[in-house]
Amino acid sequence: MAQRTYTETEENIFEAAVHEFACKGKNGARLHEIAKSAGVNKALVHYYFRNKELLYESVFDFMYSKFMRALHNAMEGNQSFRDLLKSFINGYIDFLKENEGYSLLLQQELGIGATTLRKKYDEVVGQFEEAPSVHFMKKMEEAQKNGEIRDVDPYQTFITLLGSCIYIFIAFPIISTARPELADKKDEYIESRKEHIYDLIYNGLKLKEN
Amino acid sequence: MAQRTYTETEENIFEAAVHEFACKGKNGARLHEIAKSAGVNKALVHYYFRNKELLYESVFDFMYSKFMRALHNAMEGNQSFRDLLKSFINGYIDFLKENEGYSLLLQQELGIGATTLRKKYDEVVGQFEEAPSVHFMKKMEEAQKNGEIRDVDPYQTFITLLGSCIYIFIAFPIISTARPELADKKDEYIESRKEHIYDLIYNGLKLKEN
DNA sequence: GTCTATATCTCGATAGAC
DNA sequence: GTCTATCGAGATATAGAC
Repeated sequence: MAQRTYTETEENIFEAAVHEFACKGKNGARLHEIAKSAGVNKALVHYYFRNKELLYESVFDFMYSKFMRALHNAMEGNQSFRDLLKSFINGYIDFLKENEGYSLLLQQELGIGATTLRKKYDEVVGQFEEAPSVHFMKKMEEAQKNGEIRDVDPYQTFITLLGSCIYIFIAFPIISTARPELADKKDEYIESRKEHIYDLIYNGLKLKEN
Repeated sequence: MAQRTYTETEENIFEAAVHEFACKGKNGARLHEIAKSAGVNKALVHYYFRNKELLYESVFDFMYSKFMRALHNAMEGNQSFRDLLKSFINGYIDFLKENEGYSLLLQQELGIGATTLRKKYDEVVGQFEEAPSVHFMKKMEEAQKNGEIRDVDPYQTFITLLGSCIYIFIAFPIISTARPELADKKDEYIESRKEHIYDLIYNGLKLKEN
């Protein structure tokens, strides 16, 4: 359900739920807190969303669709592999910055077994003709045929790329504990990751002869 | 507390707790389930560990110490930067493979705000003269001065390295949903990440002139 | 649609027998 | 040290008035 047609109250509850589930996870989230920050009574949450499970599924579905769309948009247009790599990194990191809740939500969903993810996967991914990973791989294979880059496994590279981008969001609590000087420069530091990741990975792929 | 001196029953409870907390997270874990899989009564869990919070802290502390020791060991000896990179990747991935619970536990701890981590951080890291990240950075700076590798920020590289290694463990539920053919080749695929990560990152750092 | 009141349940924790 | 029984907090969920 990428498109929501909610009444104002419903929308308030939904937004509050996104926040609560993202901060505390599926198990830690409290319907009481969701109702409170939506400015309504607990019973209304049930009125609109029936129960906690279904509310969580709606929230997860929405965020996951939004995320897939962001990845898709980041790779739009018929770019060179080099530009695709750059705009993918920028788009992915920008999305995570603007939707910090998403990485937390996903992280926790994965941590508890990903049952909701598996349930929603086909429905969400089915909205797109081509998965982001597939598009990335095609472009990378083209660049390999062109002789622009080395013969490195495209899917492995895609995984490395995702991990390189998302890790700072997942691990920031450790990183800021280990290096307190970064704690109040979070945004800046995250921004600086874009160039670093592009530089390291593109150089890692580039043919040495060039 | 890296060293435990537990009675057999205590040990059973602790092992069951590691498993339960790793699979379901701090909030999702049930003392009832821990007692059941340890083969004892619920009350005994309280007898030995007082309450859920303290049990969780013990489990986290133990796993985190074990993890830090593994990283430390992976970087032992006076190796060249190139060998250090290789043995760090191998050591880190091997640890995660043998302790799948760890990445889940840490992932969830981070997801819920990392309060326990922050509480235990100094105590755990204080056991070592030099943090793994510091050692890595020193070696990398040496290699930069030697002219072996390019002038890339060492800490950024360290973060990219960690993310590249751990992501497959965190995201396997998505990856195996997106590519079902990998679902039953998990171990093999994880093993193949070692070489890929080393190759991509080392090439990314290497001077083009070489 | 929104509220109050309350039922129901799950789970962590304790008391006390053996 | 281990168990049975039970308490009590806190959370989800529902009934029913307005």
